[in-house]
Amino acid sequence: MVRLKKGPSKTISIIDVARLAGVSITTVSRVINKLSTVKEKNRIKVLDAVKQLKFQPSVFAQRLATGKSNVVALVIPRYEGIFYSFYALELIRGIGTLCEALKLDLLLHLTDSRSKFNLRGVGGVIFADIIGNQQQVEEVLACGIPCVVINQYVSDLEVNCIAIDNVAGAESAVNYLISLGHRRIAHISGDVVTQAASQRLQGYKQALQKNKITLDEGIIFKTDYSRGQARLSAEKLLKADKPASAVFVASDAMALEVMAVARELGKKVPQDLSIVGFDDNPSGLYGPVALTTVRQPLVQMAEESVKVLNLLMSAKEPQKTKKILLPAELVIRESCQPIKAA
Amino acid sequence: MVRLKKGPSKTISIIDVARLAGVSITTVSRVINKLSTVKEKNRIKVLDAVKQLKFQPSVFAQRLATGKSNVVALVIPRYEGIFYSFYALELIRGIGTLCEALKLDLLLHLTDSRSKFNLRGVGGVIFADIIGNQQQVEEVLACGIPCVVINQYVSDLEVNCIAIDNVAGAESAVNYLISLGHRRIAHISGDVVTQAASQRLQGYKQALQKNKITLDEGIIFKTDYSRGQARLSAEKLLKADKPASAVFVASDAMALEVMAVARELGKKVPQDLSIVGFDDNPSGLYGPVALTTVRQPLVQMAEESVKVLNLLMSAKEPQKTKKILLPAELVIRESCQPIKAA
DNA sequence: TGTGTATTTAAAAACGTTATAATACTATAT
DNA sequence: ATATAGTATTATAACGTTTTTAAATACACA
Repeated sequence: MVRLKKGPSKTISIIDVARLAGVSITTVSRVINKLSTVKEKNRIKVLDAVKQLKFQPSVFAQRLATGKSNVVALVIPRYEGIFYSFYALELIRGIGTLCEALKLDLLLHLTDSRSKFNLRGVGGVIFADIIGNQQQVEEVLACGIPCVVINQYVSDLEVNCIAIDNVAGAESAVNYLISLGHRRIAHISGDVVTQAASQRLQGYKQALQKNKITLDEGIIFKTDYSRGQARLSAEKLLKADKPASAVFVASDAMALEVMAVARELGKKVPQDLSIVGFDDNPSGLYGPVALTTVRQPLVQMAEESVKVLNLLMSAKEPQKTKKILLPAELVIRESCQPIKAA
Repeated sequence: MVRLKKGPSKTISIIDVARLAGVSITTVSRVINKLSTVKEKNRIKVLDAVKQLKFQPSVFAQRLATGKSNVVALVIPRYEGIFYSFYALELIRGIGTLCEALKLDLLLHLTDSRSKFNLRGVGGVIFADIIGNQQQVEEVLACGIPCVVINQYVSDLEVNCIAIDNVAGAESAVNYLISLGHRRIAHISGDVVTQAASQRLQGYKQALQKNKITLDEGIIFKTDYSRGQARLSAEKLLKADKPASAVFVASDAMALEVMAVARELGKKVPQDLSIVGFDDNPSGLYGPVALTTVRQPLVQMAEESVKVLNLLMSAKEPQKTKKILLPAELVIRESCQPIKAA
C-alpha cells in the first residue's frame, strides 16, 4: 500500500530508532518504558538514537497496543452561573496542574443539561457539578470507565465522590453570626438546583433551628449565583421593613455585590450589616472591608480527584469506591461585628 | 498472543459488526465514515448492528490508521492575571463549543513561562495569549503542527493570528472622552507584558497625541490586570493633587473596582469621574451605574480560531497564513458624562 | 443474451506500538 | 569443562482501524 505523505516528512518510528541503535525493537520499547533490565551500553545507544532522530512515540499506537488511555475528561456544565466563577477556574487550574504532573491529558467537555458527549478514547472522567440528574454519570459508569464526581455527594450510586462539607461550613458561618448576637439573619442562596447551594441553605436552616431561632422564609433569597440576582436580593433585603442585621451569602462574588449595594444605600458594613460569604475568593480581600467567609479547599479537592482517578485508571482490579468529604473552615475577617444594643 | 481482559468484557470491533450485519469489514468502515456509495439496504443492516452491539470505533486505531488526529490543544497561561478573568472563561467557552460542533477533542494545556509541553498526538494548537516570547509557538510550527495564535498579532512569524484591534478600540474610547470635553484623562493599564495591554496603552497615547493633549506619565498606572492593583491605582489616582476628570481602564473588572473605590472616597460616577472600561464584561451592567466600555468580539474570535484551525488540520496542502484583525467597538452606557465647566 | 456500470467483497498491507514466548548470552557453581 | 540458573535480547503476533487492489456480484438497459 502506498501512503501519500506531503513532502519528505515521514514519521520516524521505533523501528528507525532500533535500526540506528543497532538493537531490536523490543529493546527500544523497553528503554522508552523503563521496563525490566536493559544493559547500560544498549540503553545509552538507544537514548542517543532517540535524541538524534528526535523520536517521539506515537500515543495512538501506544494506546492501541496497551488498551489503556491516559486521557482524562473534565465534564463541566456550560451553565453560566457555575461556569463564570472563580470556582470553575480554580477547579480547572487545580485539575490541569495535577494532570500535567501525572502526565495525563486533560480533555474539556462543556455540557448542556442534555448533551450527549462521546467519550471514545477517554480513560477516566471527572464530573464537576452534575446539575439536576445523574444520568450522564450512570452512562459513563455503565461503560466501565473510571469516574470521579467532584463537589457532589452522590449517595445512591457506586461512584467515587469528593465533595465539600457545605452543610457544616454553612452552619459554622451562621453559628458565628449567632455568637455575635445576631438573631435576624438573612440568607442569599445560590442556585438550589446545585447540591452545594441547597446544602448551604440546609446548614443555614440547621444552625437557626439548633439555636431556636424561628425561620423567616421572607429573608431567604434564592438566586442563580449571578451578581445580578445578588444585587436584586440585596436591595430587597436592605429596603425591607424589618431588615436583617446579618446575612449569610452563598458565594463571595455575591457577598461582595451585597456589600456594594449596602454601601450604595448608605449602610455601613459591618456596623449596619454583618456579612459572611462562602468560597474564600481572593477578591474578598481587595475591598475596604475584608470579607469574612468560609474557605473551600478547592485546590485540594481538584488535586484529590485527579489522584483518585489516576489510581482507578492504572488499577488492574476494580477498586472500592471512595466517598471523601472535605471540611470547609470559617475565615474571620472584617465584615462582621457584634450586634448593636437595640 | 493471549491478552488478558478483565472478565468477559471484550472490546467489540468492526469485525463483530460486519459479522452480525452479514457484510464485509470494508462496507462497515464505509458506512461509519460515510464514504462513497453503500446500498441503503446494507447501510441499514450495518447501522442496526452498530446499535445492537453498541459499537464505537476505537479512536486510537482510527488515528493510527489515518495518521490524522482531531485533537486540538488550547494552550493558555496558568498566569493569574489572565487566567482568572472573564476573558479566559469566555475564550474557553467559545472554543469548547465550536470544538464540540466540529467533533474535535479539546485538550487543555496550562503553561508557565517556560513549561515544556508535549504535544504528542495533538493535531492542532490554539495559543491564547503568548506572554513574553514566541518560542513555544515556533517549536510547534517547527513540528509542522497546524497552529493559530489568538489575541496576539504576531507579525514576524508565518503563523495564523486572530486578534482584536486593541489600538483602535482604545483610541475610540479615549476619543469619546475627549469629545465629552475631558482633557486630563488617566489610564489604568493591564499587564504591559501582554500585547493587549500594551496596545491599549498605545491607543490611549495615540488619541491624546492626535488631539494635541500632552501626555502625563504620572496618571498612567501599570498593573497586572488584578483587582488588587486596580484598587491601589484608583486610590492613587483619586487622591492625587491634580485628579483626572476621566479614566480609561484596560479591563472592565478593573474599571468596576475603580468605580467602587471612587464611591468609597465619596466621588460620584460619572459626575466627578468618567470611566470607560474594556471587555464588555456582563458584570458591568449590574451596578447602579452601567459601565461604558469597549466590546471585544471574544466569542467570534474564539469561534474563528477553531474554524481556521479545523481548516488547516483537514487540508492536504499547506495553506496561506491568515492574519485576522477583529474590530472592537465602543458601547456607551452611563459611566461617562461631559466635563463640568471649571 | 450480452454489455456496461455500480456495488460489494475478500484479502492483505499498512499505521506504530506493546506483550509473549522463545532464544541467545553470561556468570556461577559443580 | 559442563551443567545451571539467571539475565538480555529478539522475532513475531496482536491491538482495531483504514486503504488498496483485484475480483466477484448485482443490476439496468439495449
